[in-house]
Amino acid sequence: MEHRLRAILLERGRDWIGIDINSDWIQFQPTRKDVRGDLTLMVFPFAKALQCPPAVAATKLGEHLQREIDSIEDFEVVQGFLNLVFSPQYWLSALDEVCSNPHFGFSKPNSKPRVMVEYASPNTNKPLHLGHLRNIFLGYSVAELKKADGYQVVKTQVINDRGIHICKSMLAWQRFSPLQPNGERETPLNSGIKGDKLVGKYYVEFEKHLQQELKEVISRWNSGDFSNTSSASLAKFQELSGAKEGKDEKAQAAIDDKIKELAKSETEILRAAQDMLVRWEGRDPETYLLWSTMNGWVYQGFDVTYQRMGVDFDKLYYESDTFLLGKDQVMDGLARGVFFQKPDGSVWIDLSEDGLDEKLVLRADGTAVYMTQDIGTAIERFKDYSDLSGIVYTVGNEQDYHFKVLFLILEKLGYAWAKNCYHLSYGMVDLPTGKMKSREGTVVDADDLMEEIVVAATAMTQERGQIAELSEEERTRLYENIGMGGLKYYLLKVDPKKRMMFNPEESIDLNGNTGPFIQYTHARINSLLRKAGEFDSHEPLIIEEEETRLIKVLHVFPNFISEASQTYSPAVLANYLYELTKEYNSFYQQCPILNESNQGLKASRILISRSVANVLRRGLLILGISAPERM
RNA sequence: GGUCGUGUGGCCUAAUGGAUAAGGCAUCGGACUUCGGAUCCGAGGGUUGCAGGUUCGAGUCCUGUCACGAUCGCCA
Repeated sequence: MEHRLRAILLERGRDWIGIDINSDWIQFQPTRKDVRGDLTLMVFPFAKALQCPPAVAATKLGEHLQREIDSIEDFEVVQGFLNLVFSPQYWLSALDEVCSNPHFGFSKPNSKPRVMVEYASPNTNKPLHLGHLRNIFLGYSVAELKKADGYQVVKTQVINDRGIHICKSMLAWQRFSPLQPNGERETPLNSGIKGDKLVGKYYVEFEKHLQQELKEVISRWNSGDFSNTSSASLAKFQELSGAKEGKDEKAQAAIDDKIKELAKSETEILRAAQDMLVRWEGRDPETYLLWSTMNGWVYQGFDVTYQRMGVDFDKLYYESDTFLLGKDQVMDGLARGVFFQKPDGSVWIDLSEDGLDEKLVLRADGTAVYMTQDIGTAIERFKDYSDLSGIVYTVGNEQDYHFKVLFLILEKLGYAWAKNCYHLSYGMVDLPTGKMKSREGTVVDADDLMEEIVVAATAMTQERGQIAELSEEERTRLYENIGMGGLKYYLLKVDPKKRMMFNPEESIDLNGNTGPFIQYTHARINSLLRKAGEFDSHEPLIIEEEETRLIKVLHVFPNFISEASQTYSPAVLANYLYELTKEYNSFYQQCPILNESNQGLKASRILISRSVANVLRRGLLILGISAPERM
């Protein structure tokens, strides 16, 4: 309708008001609920151009539009706003459009280019936590949004499976895991511990031992014992402790931290881990076997978590495969003058013209840094998928700078697709008790949280749900759907880029703006539709004001899908679904549906109910939330 | 210090530069002998951090300022 109005205004403008209409002037918005009308045209720009009061311009435009377009039944002018009133016929045809198309709101599948969505970049020595949940639900949902919007989507995950941190877990496991009578060490199988948790446990174990040894080294140094200390460290220590003289407490503490860093390099356990990394990079068979075995445990653990989360991936990338990529690109870029080399051999890019600093892209010893790898991986992906048009990276906002630089570098290397790469940056999830810190044990574990929330949903559903007809298995699935629905909705309803507070009590709450609230409404409509059976009226449909209000909300579903997709924001969709739910509940409360005696009205109310249920179900699915038929 | 992000009732969240800033939680008061009360209706609660500017019109854009956070590694 807006398109049509716009076209007519542009075409007939000169005839109607004497001057050509600039398309920028034409701004529509839905009419406020408290005034009469369906669509509002802002007339301030017209009034300005015509040098007349807004109301005069509005009246003139309104009269012409009403004469020209049948669907416009009436119009009202309030200040600078022209409120157009559409005819019932218009809304009836809108209703028909909504319910006759099972894919209403979605674009034609695969009608748009292929995009890759990366989410979840887990570390193999840390179990997934609350932060990952936001990341993964967000990425999954954006992928689904893009699909609904007609894109072809590849969901991918990068696994950080190499580096010194992995060696720490491996080493600690070798040294500290209890030896079984049969000579085995602790495994997920013989201990019953989930694989990722087991490996994570040894990572923590390593840190404990490291801290212990650190204390010993420092106290030795303080007592003047420098055996087993390199001369470089000794000199540095003497310099640092000398610098403490006469400083205030804060400065002394800062120096103590530096001493701690220094002492780390003198611990046996960290050296052993570093040795192990060297052996791994040299493909030492024993180390490699241990590495792949322990990573295997982690993946099995992750799979369990991902399954419960209800997410999946089309393609996996492992850093152990990709960490060498990118060097060729850097050398190539160096030859082409995109990068420059410092005397020590390290390679940099100068981004000062773009308001950024110089950034290292290759170490002096020729090894890759994070950036090198990301350059290589991006290019590799476009080779893997020849029709790929862009990549969405779901990564926390602490890496805003990194991605800004990455995209800039790719652009300077001459890749046109760089402008289609998007960093889906999201804010940190805080706890009421403060920041999550793994060292202080204040991390909320993903598995624990999901379990807790499903338990809460179970209790609530057993108390209030209508589940008598469900089998035990169906009930279990239902509790899961409600709990996970609540959790996902809670994390997705806020603007991704906003930092958010995770309030455990609130997240379990099922009233107000929550997932279960929407699920409940959906289930209730389904109950209604079951009772309606195959009701089929031959009377013409009738709609009144209450119906029209709902049709209006239903009718804009496509706009929200497209806006949410373009802004990479599931929150936009979540808020729309909530709005629709509230509107329907209000309608439900005040209008009889099955008990309505007027057959035409009854028929339209049933149709509307069915359409609302459909939109809710398909919308929730994009958020990764399933909509139960009963609950 | 530089750069980026965020400041909206007690708490949390919303608002393509448009009308009287919209909801949720919490608080208080109401509504089924009718389709599922995990519902609905109502009340109180705000000069959108602060100060300027642009505009017919600013929570939104610009400048300054304050607060909080992130980032500024040959870590990933």
